[in-house]
Amino acid sequence: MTTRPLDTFDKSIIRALQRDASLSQRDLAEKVGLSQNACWRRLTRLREEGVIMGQTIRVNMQALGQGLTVYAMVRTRHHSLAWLEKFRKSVLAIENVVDFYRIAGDYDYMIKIVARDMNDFDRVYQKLIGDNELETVTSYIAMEAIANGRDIPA
Amino acid sequence: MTTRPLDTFDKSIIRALQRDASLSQRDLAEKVGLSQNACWRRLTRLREEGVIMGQTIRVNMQALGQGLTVYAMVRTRHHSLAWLEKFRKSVLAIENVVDFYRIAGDYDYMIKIVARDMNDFDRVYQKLIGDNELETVTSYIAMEAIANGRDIPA
DNA sequence: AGTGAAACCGCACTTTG
DNA sequence: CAAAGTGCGGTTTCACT
Repeated sequence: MTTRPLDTFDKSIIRALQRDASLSQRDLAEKVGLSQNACWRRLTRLREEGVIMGQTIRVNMQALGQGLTVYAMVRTRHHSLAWLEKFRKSVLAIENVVDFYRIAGDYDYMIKIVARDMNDFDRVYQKLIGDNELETVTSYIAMEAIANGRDIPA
Repeated sequence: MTTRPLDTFDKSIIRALQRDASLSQRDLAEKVGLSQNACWRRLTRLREEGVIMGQTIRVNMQALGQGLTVYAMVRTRHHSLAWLEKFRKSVLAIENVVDFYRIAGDYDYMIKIVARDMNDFDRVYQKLIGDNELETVTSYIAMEAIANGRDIPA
C-alpha cells in the first residue's frame, strides 16, 4: 500500500466530497480554493492512487425497510487457517452483513448486521450459528442510531 | 416518517447507485430497464422523499492516515434526560466518532471510533471518560477490517 | 477558453390498473 | 380516470482538453 502524504488541498478535497460527492468540479474547485484545472488533476490522481475508492449514496434504512441494526460479537472455537477462511466466506456471503472486523479482546469478531426486523435478523443469526461452529455469539440490538457513517477525519 | 413502499424499479435504482453513484443517467436507466426520463423522475422523487439522503465517496482510511478502528462499549452511570443529552452532545463533538448507537444488553452505548494510531485513540478515549461520568468503557481494537460499509440490502 | 456530452425538463403521446 | 411509461427535443451545465 503506497502512502503518499496528502497535503492540505488533497485533504480539503476529500473533506468536501465526503460531505457531498455530488459537487460539480466548479463548486469543488471554488470550495477548496484551486483553479478548476488544478482541482480536477488532483481529483483524478486521488482516484488513481486509490485514496478515493468510489462513490455511493447514503440511504434511509427505515425507508428501505431495513430498520434493525444488530452488532454480533463472536468468539470462535476453531483457529485453523482453513476453518477461519471458511468462516469468513460464510459471513461475507450474507448480504445483511455490513461490517465485519477481526478484533482484539474477549471476542474474536465483530459483525454489524442490518435486517428488516427481528424475524429477519433471527434468520441471519440462525444461518450464522448453523453454518459455523462458534463458541459464543453475543448480540447487541441497536435501539437508536444517534450517528451512523459519519465522515472520516481528513 | 412516511414510508411509501418502494417497487422493484426503485430498489433496483438504489442497488445500482449504492454500488456506484457515479453512474450517468443513461447508464443507470439502461441498467434498471427504464427510459432515461422515467428513471430521472424516480431518482428525483427518491431524493425528495429522503430515501436517498446524499452522496459520498468511499475513502481509503489507511491512505488518509486513519488506520485504527476501535469499538467502545459504554455503560453509563446517570440516566437523567439532561445528563444523557449532554453525553450525546459530548460524543458527537468528537470528529473521530463514526457510529454512535444506543443499544440493548449489558451496555448502553456503542461507539465506533477511527483514529490515526493508539496515541490518537487514547486522546479520544481520555476525552470521552474525562468529559462524562461513565460506569464502564470496554474497547475492542480492530485488528483487521474484513468488510466495511457494505451496501444496505435493497 | 472551447467543445462535445450529459443533465435537465417540458411535451405529446401510450400503457396499465 | 389516474398514475406511470416512452420518445423527442431544446436549453443549460458540466467534464475534460
